Order: sequence, then C-alpha cells, then structure tokens
Amino acid sequence: MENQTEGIHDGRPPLVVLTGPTAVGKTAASILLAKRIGGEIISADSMQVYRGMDIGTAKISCAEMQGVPHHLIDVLDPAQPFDVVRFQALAKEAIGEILSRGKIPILVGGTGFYIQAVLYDIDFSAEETDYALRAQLEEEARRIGKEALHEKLAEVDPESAGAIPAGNVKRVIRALEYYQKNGRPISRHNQEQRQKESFYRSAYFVLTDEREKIYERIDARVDEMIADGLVSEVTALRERGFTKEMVSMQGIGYRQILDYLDGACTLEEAISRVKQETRHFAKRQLTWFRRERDVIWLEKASFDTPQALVEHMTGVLALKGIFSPAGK
RNA sequence: GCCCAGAUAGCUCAGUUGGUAGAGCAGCGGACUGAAAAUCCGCGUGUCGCUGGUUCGAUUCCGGCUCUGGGCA
Repeated sequence: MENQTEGIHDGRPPLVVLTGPTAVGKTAASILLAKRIGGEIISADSMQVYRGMDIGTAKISCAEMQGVPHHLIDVLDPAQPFDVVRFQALAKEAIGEILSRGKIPILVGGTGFYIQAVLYDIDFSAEETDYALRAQLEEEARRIGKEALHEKLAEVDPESAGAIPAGNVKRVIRALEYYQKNGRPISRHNQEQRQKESFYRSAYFVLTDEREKIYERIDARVDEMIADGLVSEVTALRERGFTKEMVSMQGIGYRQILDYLDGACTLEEAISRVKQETRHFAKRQLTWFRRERDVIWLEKASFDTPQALVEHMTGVLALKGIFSPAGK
C-alpha cells in the first residue's frame, strides 16, 4: 500500500484536519484546500449529519461544494440519535474509501470531540449505548439528587468522582454507566486513551480570528439564517414531529426557535439567544482546541487572501510528507 | 415653570440604620474520551451623576446643579 514513497513516510495514513470556531470561514477554506491537494472532505460536525437541517447548521450547498466530494453530511433523519462512536465508525469508513481512491482525506468541522476520536483512534469498546440504563440513572438522579448520585460514583470510581463536579449529571451518569457495563472505572480507560499518539500522519489546522470579529460574524450569520427562512425550516421539522428531547433538536438555533414556536418567548428573544449561545459555543470550541496537542494555529488576519492561507497550509503539508506539490 | 421618583460594574438592579459595595445577565478563563451545537466548573474596583455642606469619615444625611422617567400646568 505504501510504495510510492515520497516525503516523510512512517507507514501511517495521511489525514488533514481543518477546524476552528464556528463562523470563522472553515467551509470556504476547505474547498480551496481540497481542490489544491486533491482531497475529499469528511464533515466533523454533529448537526450537519441531519437531513432537513440546512439553514440552522450553515450547511454547505451542492453548488458551494464545487465538485469536491463530501462525506457525513445528510446521513441521518433528525429522529435518530447520533454520537461520537457512530461518527468515528462512519468517518473511518470514509477515510478508508478516500485513501483507496488515492485522494487525501480532509476532516473539516467544528466538533472537537469528534476530531479527537478519529485522530487518536480512541477505543470505544463494543458496548452498545444502553438507553434504558441511562434513563434509569437519570430517574435516580431526580429521585435521590445530584449529590447522592455523585456519592455513588465516588464509591466505585473515586478518581472520576474527583474530576467530575456533582452538578454535571450527564458525565456522572456516563461514568456510572461505564462502570456498570465494563466493571472498571472510566477514569482508567480515559487515562489509557490519553496516552495515544495520532493514528495518522496528520496536520491539525485551527483557523481562528480576533474574538470580536468572530462574534460580529456570528451575529450577522444568525440574521442571515433568519432572513433565509430558519423559522420555516424549524416549523417544518416541528410539524414532522421532531421534539426538543432529540439530539438533533438540541442544536443551537433549533432549540430556541422551537421555544418561540411553542410560545415560550418572542422571536426577538429567540434570535438574541441563538446569537448568545453561538458566541458561547465558539468560546468553548477555542478552549477545546487550545488544549489539544500539536495544533497548528492559523490567524486569519495574517493572510491577505484565502489563496495565501491555502498556500501556507499546502506548504506545511508538504513538510510533513502529507502532500507532494506537483513538480516535486 | 412646578411637583414626584430615579441617577451604583458593559446592561438590569440590590445595598450600605454614615466606616468607599454586590447579584443576575453580558464578558473572560477552564473542564470534557459513547448526548459534545451537549453538559458542567471558576472569575465582580466600579470617579456609587456633578458640586458644596455637616462629620474624624459621605456613595449613604442636607443644599444646589445636571440628566432621565412620570405627573401637574
């Protein structure tokens, strides 16, 4: 498989990652890059996997793709749950296909957790999500209280209990669920997985910009979404029976418009909350990328044109032996 | 013009029976390994409108001024 040796080869398959906070301009850059290096794009986005959720997720249109193949967009119905494990499996499959075509896989999107799962090939044991157990633990949390549930975790996995605040019921439940299913603490599992090196010969690009500019773009983009018909998109979803409890409807822009449609707030309130939550989200994304290893930061302001940005990325890829520029 | 009520953190407001002040939101930082656009944790100095007075000491009491609401003309 590895006989056209060029650049620094270490046997690992190549993978390019392009991410950054929401609304920074990942999509546009990704198309230019894919065309430049002969790549195909795998979306690393927890919401763009859903069909019928286009406006609120700022999903790339067919025309915008400019012929570059995209994977993991529009693969699920909004009623279906989705999570990292499913994402990882689908992404691995797509990467394999792309490599077999002699193309370079480019992971593009803002869900850092998903990127991590693929890049480090995190081991998720075959265990199926046990929704019944989860529901049971949720019920228990309501009955005995967060603190008491947290104490139960402390009994079986003191390390996780120390790391997870009692208020974070979701993570307390997952730790408990893991222990019950596997008979060992999740803290140990996490510890092991954290040691892993990248499974790929990769470059992890994080495109970023001044905070103020990101926020301005977010506000403008939300206004555009409204102008483009976000309310009717959500209305249609609601009429098809999708509800707040579903993973898909917890996406920013969907939750709030749903509240408005349910009469819980005015449209104006919903819109400003969408903007606000999107800003918070962008901030959380940045926090995530900051602590990831081997990240290559790209300050948007230091490139005059998108082409300059892409040339810079291409240069880095050449140095890393991920891509060989023509003529070499 | 007169009367009343306000004027305190970027915003909305609380408070100090006189010893220079605190909540929510915003903002900032952080965590995150099967819900991740999810979930959670942490961070509060600001001429207390301006100006005189009383006082050891005023953002707090008193006078004047300015501005903002509301009312009366």
